[in-house]
Amino acid sequence: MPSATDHSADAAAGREDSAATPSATRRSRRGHGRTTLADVALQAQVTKITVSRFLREPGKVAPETAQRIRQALVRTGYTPNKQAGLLASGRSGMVAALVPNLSHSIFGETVQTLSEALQPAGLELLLAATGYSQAREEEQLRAVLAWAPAAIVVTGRRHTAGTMRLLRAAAQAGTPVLEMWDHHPGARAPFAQIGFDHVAVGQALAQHLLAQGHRQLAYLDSAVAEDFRAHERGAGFAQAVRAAGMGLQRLQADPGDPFDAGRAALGQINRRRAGTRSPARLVSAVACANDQLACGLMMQALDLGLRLPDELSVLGFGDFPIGRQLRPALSTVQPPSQAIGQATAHAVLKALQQGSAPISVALPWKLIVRGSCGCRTSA
Amino acid sequence: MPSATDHSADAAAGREDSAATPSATRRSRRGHGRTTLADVALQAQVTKITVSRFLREPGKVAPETAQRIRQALVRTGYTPNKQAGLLASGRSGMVAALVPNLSHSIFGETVQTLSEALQPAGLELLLAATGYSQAREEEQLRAVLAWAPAAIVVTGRRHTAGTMRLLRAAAQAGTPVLEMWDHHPGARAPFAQIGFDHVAVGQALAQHLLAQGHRQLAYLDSAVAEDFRAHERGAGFAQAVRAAGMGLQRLQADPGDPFDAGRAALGQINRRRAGTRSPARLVSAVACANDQLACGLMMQALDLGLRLPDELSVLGFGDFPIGRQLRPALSTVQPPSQAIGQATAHAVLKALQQGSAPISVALPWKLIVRGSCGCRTSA
DNA sequence: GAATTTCATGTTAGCGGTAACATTAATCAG
DNA sequence: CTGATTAATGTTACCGCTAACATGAAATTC
Repeated sequence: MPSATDHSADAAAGREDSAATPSATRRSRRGHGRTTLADVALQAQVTKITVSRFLREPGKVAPETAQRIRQALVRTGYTPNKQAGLLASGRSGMVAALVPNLSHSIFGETVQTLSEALQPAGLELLLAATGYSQAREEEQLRAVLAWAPAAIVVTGRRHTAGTMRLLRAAAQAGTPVLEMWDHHPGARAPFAQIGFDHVAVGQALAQHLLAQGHRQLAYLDSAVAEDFRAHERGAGFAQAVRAAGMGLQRLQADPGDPFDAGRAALGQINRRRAGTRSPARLVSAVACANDQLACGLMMQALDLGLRLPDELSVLGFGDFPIGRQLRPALSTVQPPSQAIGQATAHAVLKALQQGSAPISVALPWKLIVRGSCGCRTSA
Repeated sequence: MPSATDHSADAAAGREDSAATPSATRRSRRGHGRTTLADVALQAQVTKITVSRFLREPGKVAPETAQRIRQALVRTGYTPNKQAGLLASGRSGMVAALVPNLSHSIFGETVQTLSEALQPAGLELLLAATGYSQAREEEQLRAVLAWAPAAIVVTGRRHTAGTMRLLRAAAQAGTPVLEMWDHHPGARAPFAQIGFDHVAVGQALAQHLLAQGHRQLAYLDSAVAEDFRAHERGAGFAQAVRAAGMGLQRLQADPGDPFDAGRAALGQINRRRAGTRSPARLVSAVACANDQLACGLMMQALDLGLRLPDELSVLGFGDFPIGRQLRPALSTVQPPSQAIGQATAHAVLKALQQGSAPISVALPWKLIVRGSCGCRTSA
């Protein structure tokens, strides 16, 4: 046991000028044995602040001193304590991010990119999953605020009143608040928005299908009640279909495995005639809230012997890897998952440097046309 | 602007007995405007410690005082500062977890479960992705140690020497260190292990196939060089096959999209004869390092018109949702992803309560036999 | 060569909380 | 009614680190 745990409170071993030490009568009740700056300082025969300086601005200490400190650091195996450092400096070192979930979802990529882009700036990502629940989001936000995050990133722009209150208070106190994955062009937003317009995506999907001659369309919505972005895409889709005077069937996925839900949904399509007033035509194209639903639906269709896309066109959302593997391959929307993470990190850093006004960034998504949708051929 | 930002440094408004305040001459250079315990205390006409006590042990303050404090908390909109609290109490409030990655992987579920199981205990999860790189793992560990985590969770048991040194130092300093997703039965491990034996999984896969009469087998390994667990499964598989005197072909997936890699791998199988000395038989069964490879391989096989499982049996690993959707459905191994998260959380809490010796938990995995593998029928 | 600036390091006072002990009033045993 | 508990709150001294200011020596200026 060399000097690693040599945590001698004050005793200025090796130095004589210890006027400041109140000597003896000290209750050494706290401290957990980890080496601290004081230990390093003792070894290097300087004071704490010099070591602290060396760590933050190495150029500001004399070369010989630096050398001694460097040795002392190695010998003691010092690990800084961010908790203490950040408390003292008033900074925070953390960015809080609230996302619906991580496993098997598009958010994983965004989070990973965000985390990686934040790290060079010395910012850690404090992650919390809301499970697509606004109530849980508020809870998690409360918990996360206790870390005094340097910035707060939430997913989407629909929150409970309590969440909004907290966010607004944070923003007023100077903490940047960013909403990602969504971008509402109209209303001037209270916070920065980094994402894209999901209504527009829905419209684009509908328009693509309408242009191909489809006249009876369906939207298969997510089973998750609070997946607002999926609902918005559905709303955009419906609007465009109605504007074109075509028939629309709106479907709701079953809860549970979305692949299974997609399979199950096929049974709903075509069975019911869509649009009461329109002639009794069958749905020839479905847009789905996500690729998993779309894949499930396609696989069921293929299993039943339907010819795709002739008898049914399918569109997804998310550009999950599996979509490319189906035959025909799934046409889908590629959201800027990574770009969102990147842009959010950028916006966070910018906002922290110069308290700029909420920046809004609309990022481009892409409609990827593969084999699963095509011109209507069947009546 | 009511009292939320009413951050009057000391001025004992409403009280006269302020003997402790050094009055005036105070440089209010620091502080970031957030309300602190002192603000609440002032409002409630008590001292900081009483408020602090109320927050931690509400039973220990008098009912009327509690009432006043409660009001003051609401009025000021107080949010505690964990940084400060934890520093003062010497606890940490964080558990660090290092995982290979999050997006589209089995670790997402483990992480989510772990996080949820830790929260009731007031522990936040500090997450870092290593990207399946040992070097990066060491970096991330260093960064994460600066938060003085209450416990450290790493994935797997293969680490760089530097990582091991850091982990051992942490363990010696009393910080529980846990390795998850792996469990090596033989050697007594330096740290707690919570997972399962991947070699055994490989053996079981081989044995299952051998029992079905397959005599030429292949293992399609992951393209990720540092996915040690996949390699171990391969080693177990190989061992069992050789022990049975049957032929083995070992394949390496191409880097990039694992579905594509799986498709590409099919071309390698059957083309080469496996095992130089064995009679020139063709491979009739493949075990894959993960479900994605397996699905890719299966889809390619189906596209080429092979009859599965008659002409080729396929096994995966991971039990990804997509596997159930293929026809035939993919036989695979269901790893205890969530159980690992749960058990790890449990072990962390237990170790924190009573500094118990490293607990090792071997969790059960399950071979899920679906349609993609069957008795050998072709020569 | 005295005054000024720069450089390197030190001193003091916190950041916002909490542990440990101290104090005071109220309750209790005998 | 007195001494011993108990209950409720307060005081002091930190946790480990850094901001701001202070100091003293060397380098620079005029």
